[in-house]
Amino acid sequence: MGAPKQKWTAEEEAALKAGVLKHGTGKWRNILSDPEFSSVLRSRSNVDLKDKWRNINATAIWGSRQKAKLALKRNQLNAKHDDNHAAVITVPPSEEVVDAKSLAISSGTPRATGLKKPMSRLDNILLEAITSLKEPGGSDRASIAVYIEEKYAAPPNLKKLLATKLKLLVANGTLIKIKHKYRIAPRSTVSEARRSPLLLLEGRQKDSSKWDKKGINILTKSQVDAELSKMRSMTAEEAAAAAARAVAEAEVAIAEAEEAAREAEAAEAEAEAAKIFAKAAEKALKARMLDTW
DNA sequence: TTAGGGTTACAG
DNA sequence: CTGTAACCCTAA
Repeated sequence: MGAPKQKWTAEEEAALKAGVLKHGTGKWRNILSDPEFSSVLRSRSNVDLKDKWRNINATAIWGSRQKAKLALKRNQLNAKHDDNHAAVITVPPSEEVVDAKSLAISSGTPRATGLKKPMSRLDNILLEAITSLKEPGGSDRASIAVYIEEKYAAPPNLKKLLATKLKLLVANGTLIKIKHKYRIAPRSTVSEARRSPLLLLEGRQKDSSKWDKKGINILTKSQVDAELSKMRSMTAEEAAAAAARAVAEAEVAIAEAEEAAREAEAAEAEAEAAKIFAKAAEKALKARMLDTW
């Protein structure tokens, strides 16, 4: 592991993660302009931020860039040298390249837009299950699982997959969760869809994944305070909207991270930052409510 | 200004 | 010597 010149501190790294989480991937000028982030990242340029973010995502995955690139170079060199005796090599490197690329895409830029809807196969099956079951108050996980198991070939990890998917769909407002039961979200009421992530966040305190392995929480505390102070200067409506939006985004990020955790542990950092920010948002929202109401 | 390729400095 | 992280250069 590495050797630095001007090594990034945990503070700077945390600030970068929080900045990307809030402003989106690639808004480095914006992140740097943010009053609170700029204090920590004062000595870093936008290019530095970009490079650091690249390094974080790259090394978190399968040694992405240089390895893939070096692999390619090696392949080409080998091919040039060996071209007569073909069939020997050239197999493993292509796999490496493909892996790196797909993973890079999966954890690349989609954070900025906030709402994205690929609507995978499982999503459709899930919605079909709920609608077909027609249970009055919605269906719980077990019923949905049973329905899917009976009607489709059930993968062994269906349960876990289902839980993740449900959480994701609730987070982005497709589903509404009420008392362990899931129902299709009515398109008319936006407020309910916006409230559900908050409720979900309230009820979720298990959190099996890793807590701070590094000094992330230490420095992010300052980030939390910063967000809090920033939100106090907002109006109640602004704070509530910002908090709800932040929590929803964080919820999606967390769900995505958990979903991706099986194959790549890359999104962990984002999930960590998302959790921090969600906490800050929730805290700010509550504080605001207590102050004003 | 940003995304990438490329280079340099340093740890293992 | 090799791999990695910070740094540099340049096209879009």
